[in-house]
Amino acid sequence: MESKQRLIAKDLLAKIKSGQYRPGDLLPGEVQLTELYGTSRETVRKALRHLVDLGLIQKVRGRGSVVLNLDRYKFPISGLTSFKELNASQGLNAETKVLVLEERPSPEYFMTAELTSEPATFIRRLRIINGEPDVVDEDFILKSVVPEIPLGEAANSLYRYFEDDLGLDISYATKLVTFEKAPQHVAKLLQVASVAVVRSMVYLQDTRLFQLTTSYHRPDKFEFSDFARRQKL
Amino acid sequence: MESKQRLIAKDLLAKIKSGQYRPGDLLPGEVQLTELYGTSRETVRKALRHLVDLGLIQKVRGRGSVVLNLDRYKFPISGLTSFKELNASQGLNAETKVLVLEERPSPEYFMTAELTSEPATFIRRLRIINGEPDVVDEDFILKSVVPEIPLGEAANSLYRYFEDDLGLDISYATKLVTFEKAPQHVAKLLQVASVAVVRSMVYLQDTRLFQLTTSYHRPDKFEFSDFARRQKL
DNA sequence: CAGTGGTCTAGACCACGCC
DNA sequence: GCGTGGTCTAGACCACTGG
Repeated sequence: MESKQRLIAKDLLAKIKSGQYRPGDLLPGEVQLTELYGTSRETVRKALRHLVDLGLIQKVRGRGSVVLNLDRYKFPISGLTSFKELNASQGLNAETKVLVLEERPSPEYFMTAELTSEPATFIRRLRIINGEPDVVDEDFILKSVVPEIPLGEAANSLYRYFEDDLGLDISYATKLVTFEKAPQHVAKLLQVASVAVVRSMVYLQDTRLFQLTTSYHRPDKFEFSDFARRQKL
Repeated sequence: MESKQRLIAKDLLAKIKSGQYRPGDLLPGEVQLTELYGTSRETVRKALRHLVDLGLIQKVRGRGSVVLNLDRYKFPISGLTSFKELNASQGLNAETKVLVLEERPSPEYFMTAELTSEPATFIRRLRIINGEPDVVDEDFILKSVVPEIPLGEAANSLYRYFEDDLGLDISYATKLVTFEKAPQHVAKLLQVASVAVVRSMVYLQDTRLFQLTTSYHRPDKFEFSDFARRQKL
């Protein structure tokens, strides 16, 4: 069951993507959208709220909802998108090699105060883009959430597997970007001495931690983009 | 005039910060909050929405609103916070040196398609943390928005000046993090060959672009942290 | 001034988690 | 079953922008 607010948001998104509404344009007013979709105004507003969250529009009092520039973002808006999705949206010629897939307890160094090591599936993957090794991903998927991972899925998009096949509701993540000397095995794979490192902790909708990732990137190819709204309270 | 939803959000935020509600705890139910604050439920929900946006709570259907871990973030949640605010929240011993403050057109390389060079105030500042030069900030503040910047304010927090004194409504930004060879003058100031670079475009609530920043960081000290929610539509 | 978005209300029904 | 959050409604008044 899709909610009305989601349907409206999707429809507007499609119209923005198709160029029916272009950057700088104003969307129809909220009252007008109300008539267009046959819903109450609060429902329309919730739909628009989704687009605001996506960084697609900006609401201006007394003027309207302004469509923002899309093409600024080569990379995903706030990086919770998976590697496969990235390729699709960027049209890169990419390949994934699974180097390791085994049972291994999650590392201590990832853990904060109350978290301790837990049984997990460890996956090391090499991402090859346009024929060049660019990224090494090391994932720990907690067994308490996903007991088993088929090898075939690891070569594909893990997120697709988790969400579509297992019905997991991946909800939020914390990320930390740093620049470090490459560990030996990474240095060998990527042929560089230093790497950009992205460490993530990914959580489900019910607040369960389920994935710990360390992602090593060739620094000369690395880009991390972010869309941020100023939080005032 | 503070809206009810903002007051409620602030109050809950204070209670979370003070430890009255701790990570893992559930906030009172929405109906209960309704009675507590004497408002309708939708208003309570809007307040909670703000806390969700901040990454402070996670709502779980059938269970309640769970308070999330705060202390994961040494750096601000989604980096639209200014340097001075950072210090305050992290208790660092920091100092700012204004190296340059002059009129200078905004650079071309920052511009996308329809944007061209515009008159701006250029500010170069050196950030010294615990006695060590760590960051070089280069800002272009568009004159169309802020015609003049007092030298004294540049040494302070520009954001405080813009928001409190000028009443500007800073709303959102796009950021791009990369690792690069340091430009000569930066290499000299920070005494390193490579730097972490954060480029930002900052916009006002009415969608006017007003600030372009390039921020060079010592790579060994650099950390960029992000809280991201998975965007499903 | 008319039109825009921002806030708020007092209901209602539904979907889900937990006991 | 009960309590939770998710969705939705049909009004209302306010604050701001624009011409």
